[in-house]
Amino acid sequence: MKSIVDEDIPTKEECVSKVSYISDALYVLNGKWKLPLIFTLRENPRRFNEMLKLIEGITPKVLAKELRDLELNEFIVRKVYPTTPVTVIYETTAYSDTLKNVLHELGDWGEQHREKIKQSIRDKNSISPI
Amino acid sequence: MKSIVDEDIPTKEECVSKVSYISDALYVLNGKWKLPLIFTLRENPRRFNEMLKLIEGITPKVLAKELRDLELNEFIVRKVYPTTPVTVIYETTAYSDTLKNVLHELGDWGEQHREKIKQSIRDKNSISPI
DNA sequence: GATACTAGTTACCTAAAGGAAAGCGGTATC
DNA sequence: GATACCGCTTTCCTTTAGGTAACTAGTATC
Repeated sequence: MKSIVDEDIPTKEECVSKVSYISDALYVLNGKWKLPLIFTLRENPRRFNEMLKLIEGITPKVLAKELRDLELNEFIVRKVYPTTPVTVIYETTAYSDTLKNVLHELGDWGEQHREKIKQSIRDKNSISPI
Repeated sequence: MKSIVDEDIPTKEECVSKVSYISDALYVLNGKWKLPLIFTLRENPRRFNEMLKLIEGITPKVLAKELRDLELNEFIVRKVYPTTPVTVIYETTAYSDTLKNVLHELGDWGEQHREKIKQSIRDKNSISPI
């Protein structure tokens, strides 16, 4: 009694579990900074003060907390080099590489979204009030 | 003086702008509920109380606020049918379809992440304290 | 008149996110 | 001794997210 079409339509249970996978992902990746930090460190391992300058708007307190969280969740490692003054380099783990596609899709979407917003601002302005 | 390798390495400016695209995306998609709601409504348009039951843990206040935000950002439309009692159906717009890949990648990642967490709990338990 | 269904709203509260500004311990340099 | 750099921490504060519980208006049914 099962048609071919039925096979392609996810069951209610499948949808609910897919939603919970998305929720699981959001639970560890939540907030304003985690994905931008992972993206940045995947490009290049960085020192603390280097990131403070590079990541627009982040403060030392917030950066320290986010890096701690990311280390706990095994997205990054903290490497201390006994130079003077001490050098601490943060770099991503192999587990961060599993986020490659997510980061890529999110970046692409953000780019086109910014274009859409810009366009809608232009549209608003062209309807000039008399 | 530019080598072939240089061409493949994104410039610092390119990275900074990609980071800001990701931040732009997070700005509209932030929080615990927006992506799960978009995913759910993309599967099937739903009524308010229907979603209250379907989306685990959401309360009417939070649901109403999230739906308002999503409507403002043109991810969903709110359709009112003059039945008795009134029926309000929320459905996604074509713009939500642009999130298809993001949702897919995030769902996949969340699924394997849950597996990883489960595994690490199993690993912890197998190191049994005497 | 009581109850139930619709789609929410209202008031109150807690916890977490996030920001501003200053400070700290260590070392090195002027 | 003063200043500077590094990698943070501390304190204080505001904002936002999110949750609890009760309640509302409109209509219909028992």
